[in-house]
Amino acid sequence: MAQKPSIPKGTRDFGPAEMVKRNYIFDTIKNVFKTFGYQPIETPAMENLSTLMGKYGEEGDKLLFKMLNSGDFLAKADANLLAERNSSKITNQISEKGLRYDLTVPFARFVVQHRNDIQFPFKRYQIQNVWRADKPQKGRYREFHQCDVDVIGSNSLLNEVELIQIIDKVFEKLNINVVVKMNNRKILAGIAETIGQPDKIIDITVAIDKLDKIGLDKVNDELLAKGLPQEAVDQLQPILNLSGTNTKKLEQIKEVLKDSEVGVKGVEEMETVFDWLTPLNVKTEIELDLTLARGLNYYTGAIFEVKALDMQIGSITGGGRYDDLTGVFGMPDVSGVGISFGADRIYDVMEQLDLYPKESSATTQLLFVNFGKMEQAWCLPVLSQLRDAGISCEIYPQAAKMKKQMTYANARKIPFVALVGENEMASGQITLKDMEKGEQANLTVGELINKLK
RNA sequence: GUGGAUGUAGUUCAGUUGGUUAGAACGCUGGUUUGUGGUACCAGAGGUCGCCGGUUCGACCCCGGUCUUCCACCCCA
Repeated sequence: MAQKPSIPKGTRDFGPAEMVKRNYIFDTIKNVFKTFGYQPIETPAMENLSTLMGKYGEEGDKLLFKMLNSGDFLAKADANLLAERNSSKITNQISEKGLRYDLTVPFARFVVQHRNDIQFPFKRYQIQNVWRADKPQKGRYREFHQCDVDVIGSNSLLNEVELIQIIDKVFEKLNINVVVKMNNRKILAGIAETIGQPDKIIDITVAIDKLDKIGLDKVNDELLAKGLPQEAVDQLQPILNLSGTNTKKLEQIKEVLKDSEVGVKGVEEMETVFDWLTPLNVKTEIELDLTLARGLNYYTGAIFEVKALDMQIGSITGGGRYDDLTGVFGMPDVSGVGISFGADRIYDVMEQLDLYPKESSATTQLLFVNFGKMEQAWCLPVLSQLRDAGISCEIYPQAAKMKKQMTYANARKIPFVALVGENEMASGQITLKDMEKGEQANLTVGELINKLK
């Protein structure tokens, strides 16, 4: 019995029409990366779980796709743990590999492993797919592509500025209206410190991250529920109510955080970034958003998030600075900063907003109708000549009915069809039909090449 | 992971208070036109009504489970 074919939840096939659009996105992003001097690398789809685990927080660990060990994996597992049926405890005994969750952690691993071959600061880009065992929704897939750019081995804030320029350039080219939201983990740490709750930084950031979604009252409720004392929540209020320009906000927050060393450092970093950015004529709106937190555990400085202005979807790009990601792999004190463009969400935005440039999705410019063996033999050398001239062309592989061949050309959106039968072979003049206009002309091979080139 | 919805031809959707042959449009195939597509006309193919089980004389319809897709939460690209 034939089974109905299907693919796993949250994964997708891409047909030719989709690939044309996806490649357009990848190429655009890649070209921008190159103009800023970044170099490509690739890493394996699977990593050792020890590389991946613990880097993304508790939530992240749960979302890792883990691969069963090869062979008789149960034989090596602890019998008592098996009897307990405790999945989380047994996991590391039966699985030691997993699919990568992002490109940043594998990159850190790559840097440590190849440190002797790398010229620092190392600017690399990496465009590959990643996997998350998330529950799929619109704009959320289990397999998706990230386009990462990172600089590692430099703590200059110029890198942050450069990343913003890259964001600006990419979305300008893709014609998507976006806002870049920025914050700094040091400011968040300073806030937690200032209100006397440095240990609660995670709870605080997670709660205030929801400010624009659930409102001030509910954020306060959540903070209290997480065990923050009322007075700490009260102290937080002026921070949550900040408004005005980025400069204004920074001035105010600087005053509030003046007793916190990290806090002041964070504010100064942001001031520098905005300062350097000012003369650069970046068109994208940059907004200091003190409620931006981002979950990934490894961020320590600036954090970025890019939202599309004309469509409701999660962030389409995100990233930040990580001061010690390589430290866990035995290479301390190497700071990096990077961002990741979410190609699949960018695709969704462009699809919904119909932002693709009007370019022909045809892969073939010219189709030769196949009239039979003789005509076919006559055409093949012509096809070779055309291809040498850089014209993409094909001949219908069998002498099917003319209608069928024309229908094929039409469906493939092939703009020109060449007809070569008895008359054409005798005269050496090929009948060329313009499929859009419906006009026909008789041309020599030379004329044909000139017309289509 | 929690909660809610969804699933009928290739596609978008009708439909049946549970009753025998399940419909439309578009698409597809063939013909009108064996050297001319996108228009028109004619004909035709295509569905075990997501899957498994239960209730029933009888289930596409009711019930349970399961999977898919979608929505909210969570988190994030």
